[in-house]
Amino acid sequence: MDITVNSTHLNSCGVNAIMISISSEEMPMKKPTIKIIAKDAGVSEMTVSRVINNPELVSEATVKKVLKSMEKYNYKPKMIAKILKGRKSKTVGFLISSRQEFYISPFYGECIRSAATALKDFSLRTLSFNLLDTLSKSLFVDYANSGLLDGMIIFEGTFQEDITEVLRVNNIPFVYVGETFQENSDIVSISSDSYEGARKGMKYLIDTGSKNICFVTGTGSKPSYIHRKQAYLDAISEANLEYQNVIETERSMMGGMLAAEKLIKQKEEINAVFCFCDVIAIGVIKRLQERGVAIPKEIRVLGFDNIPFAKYTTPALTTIAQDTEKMGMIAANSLLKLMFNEPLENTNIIVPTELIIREST
Amino acid sequence: MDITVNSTHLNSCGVNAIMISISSEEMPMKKPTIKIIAKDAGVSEMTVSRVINNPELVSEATVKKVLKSMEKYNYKPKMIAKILKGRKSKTVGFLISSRQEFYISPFYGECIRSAATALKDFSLRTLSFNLLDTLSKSLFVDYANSGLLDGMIIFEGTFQEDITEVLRVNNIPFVYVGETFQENSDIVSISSDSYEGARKGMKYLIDTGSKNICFVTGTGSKPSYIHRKQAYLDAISEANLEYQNVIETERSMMGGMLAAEKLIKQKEEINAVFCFCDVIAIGVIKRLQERGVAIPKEIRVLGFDNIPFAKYTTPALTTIAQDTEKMGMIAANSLLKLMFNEPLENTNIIVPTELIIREST
DNA sequence: TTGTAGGCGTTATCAT
DNA sequence: ATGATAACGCCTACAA
Repeated sequence: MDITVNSTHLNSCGVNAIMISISSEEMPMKKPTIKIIAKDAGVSEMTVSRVINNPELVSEATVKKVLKSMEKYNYKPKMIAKILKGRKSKTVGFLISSRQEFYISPFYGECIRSAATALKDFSLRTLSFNLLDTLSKSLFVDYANSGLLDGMIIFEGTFQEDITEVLRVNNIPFVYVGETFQENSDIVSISSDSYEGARKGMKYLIDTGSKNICFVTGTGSKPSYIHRKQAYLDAISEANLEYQNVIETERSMMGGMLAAEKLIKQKEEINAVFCFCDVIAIGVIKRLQERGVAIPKEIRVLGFDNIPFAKYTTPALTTIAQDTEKMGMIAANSLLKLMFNEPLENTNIIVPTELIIREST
Repeated sequence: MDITVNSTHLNSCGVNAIMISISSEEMPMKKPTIKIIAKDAGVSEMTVSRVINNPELVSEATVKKVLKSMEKYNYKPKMIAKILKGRKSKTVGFLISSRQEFYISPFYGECIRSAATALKDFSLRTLSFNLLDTLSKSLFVDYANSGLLDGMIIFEGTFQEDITEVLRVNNIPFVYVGETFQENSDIVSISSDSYEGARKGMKYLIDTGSKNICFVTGTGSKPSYIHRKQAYLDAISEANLEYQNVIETERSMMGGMLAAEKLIKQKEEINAVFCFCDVIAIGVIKRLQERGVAIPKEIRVLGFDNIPFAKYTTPALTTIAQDTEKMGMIAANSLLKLMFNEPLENTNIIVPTELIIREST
């Protein structure tokens, strides 16, 4: 236990007024600041700051001394003080919206992971905000306004004007993943080639003998919905098929179950079901099977996405794979260019898809 | 467009040197600070601050005036400046670790959601850090050291001494979800009753006729592994069964596939497989089916967790459900007590499980 | 190579 | 009811 005696001034009686402050290990040690370290190492705060940020400007002996003090106090600089002073946070945020059945759609999981990996090479850290939680949005806004975010990757389903406004006001570059913005070329977007992918899937179904094909899609009017539906319609028209049937449902496994109820009523005439996404397809298959429909013997089912679970359904799901890993990487690299003011050749990047034939067709 | 003319000084020729600064709407407006608002509203910065934080201390007229200026400039206070000054962030962090096949284990998704919902009632916002990303850990540490985190919920699989140390140093209360810490009662933990759950599952298998039961578990020595395995062994021993077989594998669908390879070699003698978790069970079922084993006719499969997918496998998975929603709620409420210095009756909370019988057994 | 002064944007404290 | 001042912890700019 140390006792520090601070002699102050003589009082009127000529007696020393003494202040005693006691510091011991039992006392909860206050978090060390740069000031403490500076004092302990016998240098100025600036020198400590230099040791942290530009050690090459400081003599070796001093560096060693300061490092020792930092170690001793287990000193960690406060990031927010740096940021308040105008430094970068070296952080990229992800905006996602979790669906009911998953905290994060299994589809975007891979995309997020590959983007984070690419960003890591530039020492950029990543953070996810879930926009389905209203308060999380307020957190995102606070962070953006505070300089805690150097860049943003916005995932499909989370585009909102007020959000891009916040980003613009704060000069935070962002890219959008999952849908295309052909009309709006200021926005950099990375998306799959929905139309071509869906055409590929439909061609396969038709070429292998299916004539009466249903399309089960989500509700809404995003480009991916429009493009896949158009591909479905075009394929039918070009093949001169007569049957055509679009069913809208919630984009979830449960939504697929519900859609399947409608399909069952006309199961005799249907050969195949093309689903907007694997998650819907999984629900469709399940309910169809529950109602005694053999997949693919009686009805073939085709998905879209190739989520990790797709190969574990029974029968394993035939699907049109989005190259989520590639999309994540491209998203990260595009964002990096934006952040470092490098030119971007293309603001509207379309990634090809691949038909993966498994057992459900 | 405004033009401001600053007359400065007369030069040697007696001619006015003039500086013209142009400000227009096209110029990117600097982000407003409290100082700007104060000036615009004709009050002190403190008054603006009061309007934001304690409007009841300010006269109605002034409030109105200040609000108008804030609106006019679209002013948003910088959170980090408040925090530097010692204010709370009103944020709770989640520590998770994503598995290969899902960005977030589907099991914890529900838990996270219900915790976030409970926290919302106290205006606490939530944020997730993925510890499988090494840089995300550094971000977490920075945030913790900066006062950006008022509390933490640590999910199973992410317990690390250095992390709890960071939290302790910064006086950030935390609770742990997913594993129990019976030996260490300083740590508040919420977990399922693994032993009882596994016993329930084993009893069901045995009561319904299975004699030769395998246990497929993950690698590691966490309490849940130990408890479920012990339950398996105890059940077998108490029922005087002879067959006993524990297979360790990676805790993933792929791990389940691999384990199934070993099971196939002895498929004639096995009646049932009890899996540590649904994710493994899904892989086991898939590979067994691929090898022509009928589930549950030849081999019955029992999972643990009841993840959202469990009811969508074919056959639908019989499993021991963890009440993730309840766990999330309890975790949130326990953390709230810690944060508000309220007494906590129990530091080691065990949540009961429920056997859900579907088709795989 | 090192140190001093001042400020980032906010609020606590004290004064009016 | 409102304002002046200092401080939170760090870094930029300049000076020595």
